[in-house]
Amino acid sequence: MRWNFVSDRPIYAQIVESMKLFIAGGELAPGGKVPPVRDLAAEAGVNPNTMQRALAELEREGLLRSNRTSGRYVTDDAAVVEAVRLSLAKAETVRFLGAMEKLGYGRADIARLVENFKAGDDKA
Amino acid sequence: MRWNFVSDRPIYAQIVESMKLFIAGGELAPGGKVPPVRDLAAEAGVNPNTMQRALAELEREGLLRSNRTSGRYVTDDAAVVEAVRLSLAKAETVRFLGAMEKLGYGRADIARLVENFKAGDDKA
Amino acid sequence: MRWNFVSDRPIYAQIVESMKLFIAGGELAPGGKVPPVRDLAAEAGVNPNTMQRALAELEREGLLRSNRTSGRYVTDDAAVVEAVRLSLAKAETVRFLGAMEKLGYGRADIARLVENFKAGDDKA
Amino acid sequence: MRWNFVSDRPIYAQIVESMKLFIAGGELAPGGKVPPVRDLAAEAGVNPNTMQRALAELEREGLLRSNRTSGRYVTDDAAVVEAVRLSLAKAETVRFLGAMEKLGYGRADIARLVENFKAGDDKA
DNA sequence: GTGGTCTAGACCACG
DNA sequence: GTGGTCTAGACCACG
Repeated sequence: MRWNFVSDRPIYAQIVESMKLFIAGGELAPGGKVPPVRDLAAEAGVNPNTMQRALAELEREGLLRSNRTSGRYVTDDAAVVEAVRLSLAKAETVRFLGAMEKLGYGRADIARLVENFKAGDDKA
Repeated sequence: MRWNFVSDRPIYAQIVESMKLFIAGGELAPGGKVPPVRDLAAEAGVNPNTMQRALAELEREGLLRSNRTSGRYVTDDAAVVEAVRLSLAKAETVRFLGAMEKLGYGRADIARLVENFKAGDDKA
Repeated sequence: MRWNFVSDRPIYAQIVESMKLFIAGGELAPGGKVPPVRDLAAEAGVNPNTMQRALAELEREGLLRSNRTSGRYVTDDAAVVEAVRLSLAKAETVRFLGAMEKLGYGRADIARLVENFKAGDDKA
Repeated sequence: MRWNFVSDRPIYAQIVESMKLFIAGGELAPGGKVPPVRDLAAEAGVNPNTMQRALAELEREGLLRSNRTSGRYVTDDAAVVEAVRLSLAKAETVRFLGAMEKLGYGRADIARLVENFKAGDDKA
């Protein structure tokens, strides 16, 4: 799991967003064990409390469960995971199309651009 | 100009972002006059100080100029505007493709999805 | 507002419960201003973060709103307040009757007991 | 014996409370044998250590006795059991009346409500 | 060891 | 001034 934070949004909110991508994308498998809070915090370079807050939010949303002593687990409800996947994909698409259209790109332009976007370009 | 703010990012940062889209997309024409701070603030529903701070940031980045006497103007340097346009488009595309790929969508899937995305879908 | 905490439940959870009673009972009027976090924390004798956490939870549940700079307010949606009032009353009644019946009291006994319970007894 | 635990209080404290209700309500008869710790733990779905801790607390309070050889027994001192029964009933009543009065219910309202509360209502 | 709570204290955005 | 975030560090329940 890779963590990249921007400075103008709360870190815990960015963690929530990233974790949703990890779960919806299957990088954290349904029913699978989530690393301990302290480990995740160290990996992400944040305070354990901050990580804890993000995970608590994900629990509230039903994406994680915690067993007080044995650790945290990804929900094993595939329908929930799939719903999140679709919802994230839709949100990303709406956002992207909205911005691109404001910038003067039409649907066909965008589709072409997307298809031809080189992996190497991903770094800027 | 439409303003939609989320609560988890500084408002001035969101204004900067929106204004860049307005300028790069031509909604604020190169060399054109920018409405007075007070008007923009009223329109966006924010404190004039907050709007002022955002405009100052845009000046620092060379997208706006201010004339002590006659107000603020969008830069008339078309190259600057175009550079911003391309940079925003690229940033949006990188972000979008990165997220979608994490969610399991391939390039072809995405291109198809983009082309067929109905305007009506934008609201859910 | 009086604050009495027991040691075997999280303080923030007890604050949430108390605040619900204050709001549902009208001690905090609908639409009314909530004292600043720091004041409430001092009054309750807890850390501001703990009070903040409780208030955030009440916001999530729609009982409070916060205006970043002007403070926090009780919801002015009377229906929400009334729903909470009824829900709390029902929960308390279910809990009470369940315990009393386990202790061997019948409905009529309980009703009599409730009606004759002296205010002075409230202190033990 | 039915066990229902909430997650925001220590389990051992909830066991102590439940056992008191069982004893005061006669579900565990005075002088009667208490099932082995392992059985109780299995029934309640908790770790034997946790159950053990709760039972030790009840011994300290004089509600249980243990015989090294023959196991644990409920106290056969009827006065002790009766005192607990009255104390629990009073505590529940004080709590209930306090909450209901905060919610705007008068004594007569409450008595009526208690008498007419249908068993079926217990589930919502 | 693991999740969870709490405090003390610093700092930020906005007005 | 007001809400909000974050860190460092301590302590607790349960296993």
